[in-house]
Amino acid sequence: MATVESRTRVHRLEPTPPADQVWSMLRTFFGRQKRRFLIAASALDLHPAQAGALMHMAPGTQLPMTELAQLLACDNSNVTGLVDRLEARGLVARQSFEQDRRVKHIVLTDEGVALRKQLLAQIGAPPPGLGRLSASEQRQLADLLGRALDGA
Amino acid sequence: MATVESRTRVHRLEPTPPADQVWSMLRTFFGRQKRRFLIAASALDLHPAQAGALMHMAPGTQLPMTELAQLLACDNSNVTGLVDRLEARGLVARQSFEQDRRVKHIVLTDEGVALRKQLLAQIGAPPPGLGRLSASEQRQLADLLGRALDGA
DNA sequence: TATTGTTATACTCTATAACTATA
DNA sequence: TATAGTTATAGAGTATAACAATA
Repeated sequence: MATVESRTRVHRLEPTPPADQVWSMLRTFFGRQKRRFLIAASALDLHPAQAGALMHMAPGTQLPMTELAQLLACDNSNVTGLVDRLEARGLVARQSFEQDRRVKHIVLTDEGVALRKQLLAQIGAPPPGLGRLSASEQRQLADLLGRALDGA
Repeated sequence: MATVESRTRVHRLEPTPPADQVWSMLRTFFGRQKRRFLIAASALDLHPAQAGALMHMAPGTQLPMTELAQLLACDNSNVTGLVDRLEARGLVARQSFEQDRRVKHIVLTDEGVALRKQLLAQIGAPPPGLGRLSASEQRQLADLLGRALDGA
C-alpha cells in the first residue's frame, strides 16, 4: 500500500498548469462515469463491488483470488464472500490450480460473460460528447492519451 | 489479458472507431484512478462511500441530503447513516433550512475541509504520464477534452 | 397528496485477526 | 517460514418498506 502511494508520487521541476487542467477534466469524466456505473450495476441487481469485480474478469482469463483482491484494493478475506455470492448466482466458478494447490482461479461462466456484456453495454459506450469531435480530432485525442498512459 | 479482450471484438466492419478507442483509454484512466481513490480513502480511515461523499461537498456549499443521495446514486435512507457517522467524527454538520423545514443542509466543518484537502492532495494530482507530454500537447489535450465535455 | 428525512430490517461489503493447507 | 484462501467478528454500506413532519 505505502509502496504504491510512494510510487505514484512525482516531483516535478516546474509546475505544469495544463496538466492540472487536463486532470481536472478527466476527473469530471470520472465522476460522471462513476454514477453511470452505479446506476448500471443497480439495474442488473449487482452490488457495486460485485460489478467492479466482474469488470476485472475478462472472459476466458483465470484470475487468482489474491490478484483480484489487489485489483479491488481490498483484503483477501473480502474476496471469499464476494466470490461466494457471485458463484451462488452462477456468474463465476472457482478452478483449482494444479501447479500450486493453494491457489484458486476465478473464471466467468457463460452466464457471467453474458451479464458482463450487459454491464459493458451500459458503461462501455463512449459518452455523447466524444462523438461531437471530428474523426481526426478523435484520433489526435487517442494519440495524446495513449502516450500519457504509456507506462504511467 | 488484452489479447482476450480484443478477441471479443474481431468482427468489425471498419477500423476501430476513434471514439471507442478514446473511451477505452479513458476507462483505463478511470480504473487506475479508482484504485488510487480507494487507497487514499483507506489511508485517511474513510470508507469509500464516505470519501465519495466528501468529494461531493465543496467547502462553503450547503448540500440538501436528497441531492447528496442523487449524487451518490443511492437511496435517501442511506444518507442518514452516512451523514450520522461523518457528523459523529466532526467532519460535517446538519443545518436546518428555514425556507423548507423538511430539508436539512449538509456542510463541511473546518475539520472536514481539512480532511477533504488531504484527500484531494492524494487523488487530485495528475498522474505522472501527463507530465511527459509537452506543454503544447497538454494544451491541445485540454482543448479536445473540454469540447468533448461541453454539455455532455 | 407529495416530498424530506428518519427508522427498521435484511443483506452485502470491509478490515482485522486467527486458522488450514499448501509451498 | 511464508503464502493462498477461509472463517469469525464487528462496523459500515445498500435497498426496501413504513413512518412522521412538512409542503
